[in-house]
Amino acid sequence: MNLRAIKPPHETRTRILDAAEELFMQHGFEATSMRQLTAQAGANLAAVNYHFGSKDALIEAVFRRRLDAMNAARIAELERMEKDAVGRALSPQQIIGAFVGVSLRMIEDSKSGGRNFIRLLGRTYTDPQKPIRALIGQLYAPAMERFKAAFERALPQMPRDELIWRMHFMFGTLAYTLAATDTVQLIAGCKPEDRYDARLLEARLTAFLQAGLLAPLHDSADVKKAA
Amino acid sequence: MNLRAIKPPHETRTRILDAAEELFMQHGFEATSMRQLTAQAGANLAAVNYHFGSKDALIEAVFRRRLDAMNAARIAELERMEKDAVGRALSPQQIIGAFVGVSLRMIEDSKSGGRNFIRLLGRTYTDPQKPIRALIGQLYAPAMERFKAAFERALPQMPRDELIWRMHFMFGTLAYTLAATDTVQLIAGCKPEDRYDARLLEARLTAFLQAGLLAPLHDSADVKKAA
DNA sequence: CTAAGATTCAAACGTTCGTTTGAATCCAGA
DNA sequence: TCTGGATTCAAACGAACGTTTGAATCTTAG
Repeated sequence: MNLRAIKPPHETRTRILDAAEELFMQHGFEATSMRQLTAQAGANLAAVNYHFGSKDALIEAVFRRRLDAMNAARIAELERMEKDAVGRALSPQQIIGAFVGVSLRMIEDSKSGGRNFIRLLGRTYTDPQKPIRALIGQLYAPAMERFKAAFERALPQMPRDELIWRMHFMFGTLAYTLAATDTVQLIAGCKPEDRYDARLLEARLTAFLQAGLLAPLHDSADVKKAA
Repeated sequence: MNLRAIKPPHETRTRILDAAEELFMQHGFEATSMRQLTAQAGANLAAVNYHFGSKDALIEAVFRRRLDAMNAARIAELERMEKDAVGRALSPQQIIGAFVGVSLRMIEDSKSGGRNFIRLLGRTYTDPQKPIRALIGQLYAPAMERFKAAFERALPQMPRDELIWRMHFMFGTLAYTLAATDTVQLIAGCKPEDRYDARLLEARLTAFLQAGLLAPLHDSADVKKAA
């Protein structure tokens, strides 16, 4: 009763997911204890096992809560564009924008905790735990298939294996950019406040990715023939 | 005596570092226990604390063993190029090649365990633990300063903040490419055996990075003016 | 050969971890 | 108001963690 007034208005399940998002982002999965997590969520230690079953199941729930919706939004934006361009192929820039825009827009809303999730997600692509990577890959699979098909339609002259590699590079750039916000400052002189202007960041990132995707082929083709 | 025949010929210190490199890469720092690590190294449980002082100090030693030499090699290759091109500015491709070549060449030598280290390193750039990121940043600082200066000389017309962002993107692409070897297969149809042809990978990656670095400026500049 | 330092060893230390338990409490429907 | 399922709670569980200890065992120089 008097305690209820202190607790945020969310349900316990939601408060746990929010706390997990923040603490997993700050300290990683292993380094975040259930005692720390439930304390931050204002819940009892046993609440996680009651509501989710185990810590691993909580980790999975953290990703399922946001990732399905994110990739659905990506596909929806892609299909909206394809409907607008009746028959005509989309430009690479449009496709790139549909993919990165969803992530970068989520950084801006610091209110819903989406930023925490984006940074956590960017790091988890290379998580050492195989089950976690498998889950991420599974949740991404539908969107990845869809975007690969869109790129193939936009770039019919590009060899398939080359396209896959360039999509791989593009995805890596995005993942690192999302994860490295507030992390290691490898290059001195980088103004951190710049990182949170999502519009400017999106323009910079899109220009970089588009140029990389459309890079001339001959260099790698030479090596391929020589090998 | 009879045990000595079983143990690898390395000293205990080296065997521990090798085992740490492999297990940290496979499972991460927190998920690797000292018992597991010393067992793989063929050493006693207390050996880590005897030779390194603590688990954290071992992690630091793992990175110091390779990273200083790697960045020294990068700087040496850059200075050799600059000596060859007497006064003339280096091409962006040359500078990129000097940076990524050292990493990618290390993937090939599966004998010395360098591949384990490269993949571990790629993931650690975004490690949640702040001291670890700080160590990585400190070990990279001299090389980063040097390469930033080289890019500024090669691209005098590019705004400084734009260059820093593009270096950031390039570094992210490399980090993810190194870390994601054998990890999540987000894009179906990617042949894993391709990933170990370092020459082909280097050509592909360099072409992508060079194009991104030299991407036209106007898109981001427009947004900048509008903001 | 022997003394002394370096290294290895089995054992145990105290702490923290994720999880389980069973009683207490809340809360809607009859 | 009473009841039964859902939820919360304090307490404890066994296991695993990083580290420490002190004796045993190598290694080497005099």
